[in-house]
Order: sequence, then structure tokens, then C-alpha cells
Amino acid sequence: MKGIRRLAEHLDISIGTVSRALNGKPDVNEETRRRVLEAAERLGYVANQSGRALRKGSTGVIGFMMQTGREITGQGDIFFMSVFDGVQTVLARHKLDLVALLCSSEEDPDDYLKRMVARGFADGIILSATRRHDARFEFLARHKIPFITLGRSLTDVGQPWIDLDFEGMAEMSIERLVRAGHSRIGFVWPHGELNLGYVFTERCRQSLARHGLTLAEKNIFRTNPSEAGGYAVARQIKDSDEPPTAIILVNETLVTGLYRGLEEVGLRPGRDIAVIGRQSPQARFLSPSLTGFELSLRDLGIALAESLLSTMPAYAGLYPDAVRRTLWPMALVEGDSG
Amino acid sequence: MKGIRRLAEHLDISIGTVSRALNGKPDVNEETRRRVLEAAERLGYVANQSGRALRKGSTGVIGFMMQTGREITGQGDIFFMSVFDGVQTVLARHKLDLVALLCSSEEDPDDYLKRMVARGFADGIILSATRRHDARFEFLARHKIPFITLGRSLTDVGQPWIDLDFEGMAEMSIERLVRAGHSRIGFVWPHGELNLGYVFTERCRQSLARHGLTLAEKNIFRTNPSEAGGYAVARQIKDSDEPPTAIILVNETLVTGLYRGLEEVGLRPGRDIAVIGRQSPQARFLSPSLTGFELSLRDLGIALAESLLSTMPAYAGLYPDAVRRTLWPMALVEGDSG
DNA sequence: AGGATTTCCGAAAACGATTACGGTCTGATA
DNA sequence: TATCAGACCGTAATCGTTTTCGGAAATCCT
Repeated sequence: MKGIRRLAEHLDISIGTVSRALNGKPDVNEETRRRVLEAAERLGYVANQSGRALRKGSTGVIGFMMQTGREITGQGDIFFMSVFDGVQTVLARHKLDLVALLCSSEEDPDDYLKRMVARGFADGIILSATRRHDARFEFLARHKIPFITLGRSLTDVGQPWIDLDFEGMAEMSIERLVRAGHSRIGFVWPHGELNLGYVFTERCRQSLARHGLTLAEKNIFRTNPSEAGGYAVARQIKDSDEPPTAIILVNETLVTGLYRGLEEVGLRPGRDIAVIGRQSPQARFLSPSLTGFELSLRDLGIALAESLLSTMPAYAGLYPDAVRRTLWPMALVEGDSG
Repeated sequence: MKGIRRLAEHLDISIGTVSRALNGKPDVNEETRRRVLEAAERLGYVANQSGRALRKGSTGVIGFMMQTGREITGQGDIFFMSVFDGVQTVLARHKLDLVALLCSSEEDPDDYLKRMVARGFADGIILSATRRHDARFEFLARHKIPFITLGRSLTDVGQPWIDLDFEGMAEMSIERLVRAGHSRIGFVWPHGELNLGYVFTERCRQSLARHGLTLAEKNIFRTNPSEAGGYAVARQIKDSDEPPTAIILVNETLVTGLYRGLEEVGLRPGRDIAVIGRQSPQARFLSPSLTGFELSLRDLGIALAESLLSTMPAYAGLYPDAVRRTLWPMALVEGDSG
């Protein structure tokens, strides 16, 4: 005899009552409930997830989909771990668990998600690394799975999203650089497929145009979102016949590599070339100090979770102030690099 | 009508046959199987995980438990993502999925694991960040859940484990430093609870003793496994009345912070103080170049998965050469820092 | 006191798959 | 032709929960 049946037998009551007691249903005597709770604790009973999910049609699990292996996002462990932590503080309030849905670099993300959804793995999903065209949006919408995305896409289907404010970053960076007298401004576009590259590029172009400047195609440096990617850019800059006098990095991972690369080609950030990037734990220890944008990852996680929950029927109304389709502000921390 | 029933109805055969066809059971006509497979593909049918798991008693999921938030392990950047990738290449061969079991920093890891196990979440589990005394080992053993640990513990229960060869690292580092004439050698102990700190300390002590040297208590620098932790150490070194002439960092995240810290207090790695650490994507771009240990994270992941599978009855014998309880070698990459 | 409510609980039907078991059909053999 | 083996498939039990429904007992009301 296992599971709830064992517990029921032990207490000499029916399994129905045990279940009701455990799930906080109203029609159970408080004294009975106390006994059940106590016995469950003592015997270490925890409801079997499969049985429960099968009957309820929900799992009590929220999935955060991410891609392993190849550095797709250029976000490291620390980035996601911090966001997760925020997400979990919210989920814990509702006895929901967070698991990371790890899509292998060898599998197509769209297929992977389909599989997970069809299996009924999670009640709600958080998508990251959103692509310019991302079939996952439409798929989740069609299957009525509550979800939120960390990042936007052209294939938006009206779901909530939170995106880092790359437009604001572009705008403020350009403003600052132009004000400092720069006119040949470049930036690094590390993400082939990801939506943010397009967003960022477009806004840079606009901001420059407002000052009568244009974005030279050769000053858009395409590379990988990694240290090595940043490193490679330095050499490209050096080899350019008309190199930019300022460069913007949308991604935190690029920064250290670029710094090293610049050093090797004899360019010093802040003196020979202005550098504006993203703050990170590593960036704090760069020299010269980085001028870059920072944000609270934990708060971002909290916002993601609250926004997701507010779209789920079971938690409707609990978070009236949850953000919905919003740009997450980043603050400029001034350093010596630009 | 949903699920397998829909598929069966569509094909006008019984659900039993559909199930058998899908699961590759022998007693089904090949023509029938083909039709079923084709229809499943076309209708996008995927077996519901809850029903399947309930009946079979297994989930087809391997869990990798890790702790979010606070930087427990001090693994930076893409450490886990790379390990995951290796694990998945193996699991994919058996149609197993990997999910990360994310234990919040606010929850006790032992409790968290209990909950996940009782829920029947995963068929096998990979534990990381193993503590000196780790109740999870005993718990999993008692519940007969196949598991492997990335790291050892005093509370070993005979399960397979793979641990980075910190002993070898200690040994080789000390050898190298002593040979270079150092006698006041220090190291950083960033992990309060984790087992590796003890292992590393002990072996350092032994190696030093072999050369007639002792490890001064004040040359063990306790701090956090983070950039900031490394940074703080530099100042401690500066303020010491008898500072070490060489320092070893067991953790990759410490390196960049220490470098910056040393720079600020006017000490140059390789000239004023020898530094031996761990290689990482960031470390590649340090100057002076780091002398440190590196390893293939992807291969580590592969080994973890194969070893875990070989302990699971369902996959017994498939990986006769899988390692079991082994120290994972790290290679010293010589740089200018020590 | 007698009927109407409430309160609490047990019985049983789901949920969606897998699988043991037994039945039908085909073809072969004596 | 009668029998049998083997191939294939359908039926129904089963996994561990939740939840509906109805019934018994207690309480309330007039």
C-alpha cells in the first residue's frame, strides 16, 4: 500500500477526505484536517506528481526555456541564476516550482518546445532568447499555454513580455557619445537570429539620424556573443580604414574580450576609443572602468513571474500591478571608458 | 476526444495497438505501425507525460539539481550550460530529457530534493555543489533513486561520482611554485560548506609538508566565490605583515576580481606575486596571461550522463566503459602569471 | 417534534497512458 | 478437414490522485 491510500488507511479515513484535507478544501472538519496534516508530515507523504497532474490537468510547474551549449544569448550562468532567483521568490508563494527546460544545441527550439508542451510538462512557460521570427509564440498561443517572453519578436501574439530596454540604451548611448563629440559611432551586433539585434540597430540608426549622422555599414560589427567575439572586434576596428571613435556593446559577455583586444592593438578605452557596454559582475573589475548599463536581474525575475501569473486563470487578479509588455529600464553607470 | 484515444479513433484501431506501435513493442504489424507513426506525426501527437509516468512509474526525465541566486558554486559564465550540453548529447540517444531542478536560495536543498523525489519528478538525478556533509546522498540512496554527484562528500553512499581533480591541481600547483622558489604559498578558500574546500586544503598541506613547508593559517583566504571575493583577497594580501609570494585560486570566478584587486594595490601577477587559477572564457583575456587549469566541460557532461545511465537498470550494460567514482583531470595551461 | 439545512465524509468516476490477457484470424501441418 | 501455432489486435485493469455526488449525522428552525 502506497501513497495517499497508505495515509488514509493509517488514519482510518477515506482517501477522498485525505485529499481534501491536504488540498485545503473547505468541507473537511478542522480536527480531521489537523490529523491528516500531522500524519502526512510524520510519514513524509508528498502527493505523487503524475497522478495529481493527470487528474488535475496541471502540474504546478513553471518552465523557463533556455538553450544550452553554444552561446546563444551570451548570457552566462550568473545572469540566469539571478533571474531565476527572482522568479522563484514569487512562485514559492503559490507552491509552484520552477524548472529550466534545457533545449540542447542539437535540437530545434521549436520542436523542443512542442514536445514539452504536448507532454504537459508545465502550467506556464517563460521564453528567453526570442528570435526575430519565433514560431514558439504562435504555438503556445494556439495551445493556450500561459506564457511570457523575455524579449520581443515580430511574431508577437499579444502575450505579455518584458524586454530589456535596448532602445533606451541605444538612445542614451548615442546621445552621450554625440554630445562628447563623436560622429563615427559603431556597435557590435552579436546575435544573428535574436530579435534584440534588429531593435538595437534600428534605434541607433534613428538616434544618429536625429543628429544628422548616419550609421556606416562597416561600423556594424557582427560577431559571436562571447569573450572571443569581443576580442575579434578589436582587430576589426584596428584594421578598418576609417575606424569608429566610439563603440557600443549590447551584450555583457563581449566586454572583457573587447577590452583585451583593444589593449593588444594599442587602443585604450576612454582615451583612444569610447566604449559603452553592459555592466556585470566581471565588468566591475575592468580597467579603465566601464561605462555601461546595469539592471537588477532579481527584480526582473520577480516581474516576469508576476506578469506570467497574472495571465493564468488560477491566479487572476492576484497581481493587479504586474507589468505587461514593458521595457525594462537599465541605468547608465558612468565609468572612464566612454 | 483527446490524446491516444483520438489517434486510435482516427485510425480506427484500439488504443492498445496505438500504444504498442508507438512504443516499439514487437506484437504489432509493421504496416500498422507505419500508419500509426505517420498519423502521430501528422496530428502532432505526443504521449501525455502524466499518464505515461503514472502507469510506467518512470518519467523519462533526468534532473540536474542546482542552486539559484547566491553564487554558491562560483561557476561563472557558461560552466553549467556547457556541462548540460554534454549531458544532453548522451541523454538524447535514449529519448531522455534533461531539466534543471532549481533550488531557490531561500529553500533548504535537502527539503527541495525530498519534494522533487516524492513527486516522482525524475528517473535519475545529478547533484552538484556537494557539501562536506550532504544529507541528499543518503536520502537518494534510501529511496533507490539512481543518481550521480558532481563532487564528493563525506556522506558518500557508494554512488558514482565525478569530481574535478582538485587534489591533482593542488599537488601540481605546489610543485610548480616550490620549484620556482616560493615558500610562502597561500590559497583562497571560497566555499564554506562545499566539500572541495576541505579536499583542496588538505592536499595543499600535504604537498607543502613534503617540501618541509607549512601552510600558514593566515595564508588561507576565506571569501566568497565571486569576482568581489577575489577582489577582497588582494587587499588582504596587501595588508598582511608577511604576505604570500604565490596564491592559488580553486575557483574560476575569483580570478578576474583578484587581478583587478592586485592591480590596485600595485602587485603584478607573475612579477610580484605568482597566481595559479582556473581557466575560463574570461580568463583567456587577462593580462598578464593566467597560469591555470582547464578542462572540457562538455566531456565532463558526457561522462556524467553515461555514468548515471549505467547505474540505471533500464540502461544497464550500455556503457560498460563509463567511469565510476573518478577524478576528472584538469590540464595546466601555462601563462605568465605564475 | 418534524422538516430543512449544514457539515462532513465515503464511494466511485474520471484523468491518459501502458500492458497482461485472451480472442480471432491466417496459414501450415498431419 | 481438423488441429495447432503464431501473428496481431482489442478489452480491461491499472497507476495515484482529485473531485463530484449523494448520504448520514448533526444542527437549526418553526
